Amino acid sequence: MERPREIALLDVGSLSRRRQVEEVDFFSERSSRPIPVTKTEGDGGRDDDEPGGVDIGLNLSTGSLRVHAQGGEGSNNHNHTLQLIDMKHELERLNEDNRRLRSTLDQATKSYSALHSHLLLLRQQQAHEIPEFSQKDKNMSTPAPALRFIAPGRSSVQEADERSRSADEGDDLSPSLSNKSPKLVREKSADHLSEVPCRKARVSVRARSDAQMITDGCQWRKYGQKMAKGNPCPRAYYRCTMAVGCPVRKQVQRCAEDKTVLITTYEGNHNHPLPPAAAAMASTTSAAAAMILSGSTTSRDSLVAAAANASCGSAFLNHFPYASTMATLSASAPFPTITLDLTRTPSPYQRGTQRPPAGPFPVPLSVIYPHDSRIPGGGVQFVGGREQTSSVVETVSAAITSDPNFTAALTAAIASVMEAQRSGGGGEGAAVTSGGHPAVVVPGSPQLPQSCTTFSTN
DNA sequence: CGCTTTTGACCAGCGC
DNA sequence: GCGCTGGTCAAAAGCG
Repeated sequence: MERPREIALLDVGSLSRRRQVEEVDFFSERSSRPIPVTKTEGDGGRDDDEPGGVDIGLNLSTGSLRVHAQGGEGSNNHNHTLQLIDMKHELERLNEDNRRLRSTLDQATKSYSALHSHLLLLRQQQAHEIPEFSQKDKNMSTPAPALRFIAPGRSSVQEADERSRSADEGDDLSPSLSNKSPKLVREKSADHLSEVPCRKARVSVRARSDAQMITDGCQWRKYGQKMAKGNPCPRAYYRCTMAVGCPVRKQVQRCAEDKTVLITTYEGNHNHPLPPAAAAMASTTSAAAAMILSGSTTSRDSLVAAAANASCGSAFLNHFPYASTMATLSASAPFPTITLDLTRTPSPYQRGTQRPPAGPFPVPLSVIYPHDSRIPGGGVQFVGGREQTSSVVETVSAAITSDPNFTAALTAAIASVMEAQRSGGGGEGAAVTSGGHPAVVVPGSPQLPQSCTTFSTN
């Protein structure tokens, strides 16, 4: 059976269990048979003959153990004693390794808890602040739905609440305007734009994909296609068709430098309920746009300063150790654009001695301010803060649940982090499934069941 | 037949 | 004012 494109997701809890199993194997068997590194408790059902079917890359230093465990009948007591001592040392080393992993897990869990509670707090605050918003601000401030992927236990009351809220927010756009002619709609939106310069933000997602466009859970209708300057690939324009008068649009274009990279740019907020995957992506664009716009109400400099401050003051940037200087600056775009780059397989920590800090996702995140040479790095700033972290988590959640191509990109990134963490402790070996995809170890956070989950990529 | 996609035309913004 | 470019419209064509 060919299963070439599967990515195994394991949690650290089962990882620890696996290590315990290995230790038991070692003491109980005492045979010359190599210790089954890739055999996993709960691995039943997988008929993998190929090595590393679910290998998460936790290669233990078992070679020496095998040698010592091969004591034949002719071994004397002295050798046995030496072997036992060596084994004891090895066991201590493994236990230390285990403790380190547990500590990492604890750190990740704490980080998750803090983020989740902060998100809930923010949602509460937003719920109170919504009536105070002006009409135009309201248009850009969709409250972020709960992390559906992360918090599967959320109540239906919450969900209904969110739906009614998101429907209410579209009131100023859809029912009133949808009865008018398209021309009027256009004029109205144009007026709106001219009235509030720089009040429109975009969220761009870069991901490797062979598909024509990424599946983000929404229904889109193509309404135009243009050749953009400096790019041989045409740019396609889509609008959301899940509800009449939904203002959300997106542009899809392949990267000129790397045609495997698909650049999807979202604009606007949905005025209708969304399926979970789409809601996650939509809330990301809303949150990102709101973040940018809230900063731009004063000045770009202050936003940049705030962003830089947030980056330094929190562990956020530590969570994004591969934040790159990537920026395809759109010189003609009058809007600030926040870019999520899911295409980059991080390199600085991957093979080096430097270990990346523990964190949820290594997604480079940047905000692009066109026409602003005052900003170092060509107008690119990395944005930090827990709010943004939750947005990224939502984006990644959406990607995982909706588009397998996203999964591949994300998988590579997460796998490298885990590999780097392991290599920091002396471990070595890539975690690659039979299909050549890296296996991803997701910290045993509350969002995932303590079991092995497999996502398929196409 | 209704919906979607294609594609040329149109419009607005911007720089020269 | 003119040309360039990005964005959108809308008629025609395609499709199930």
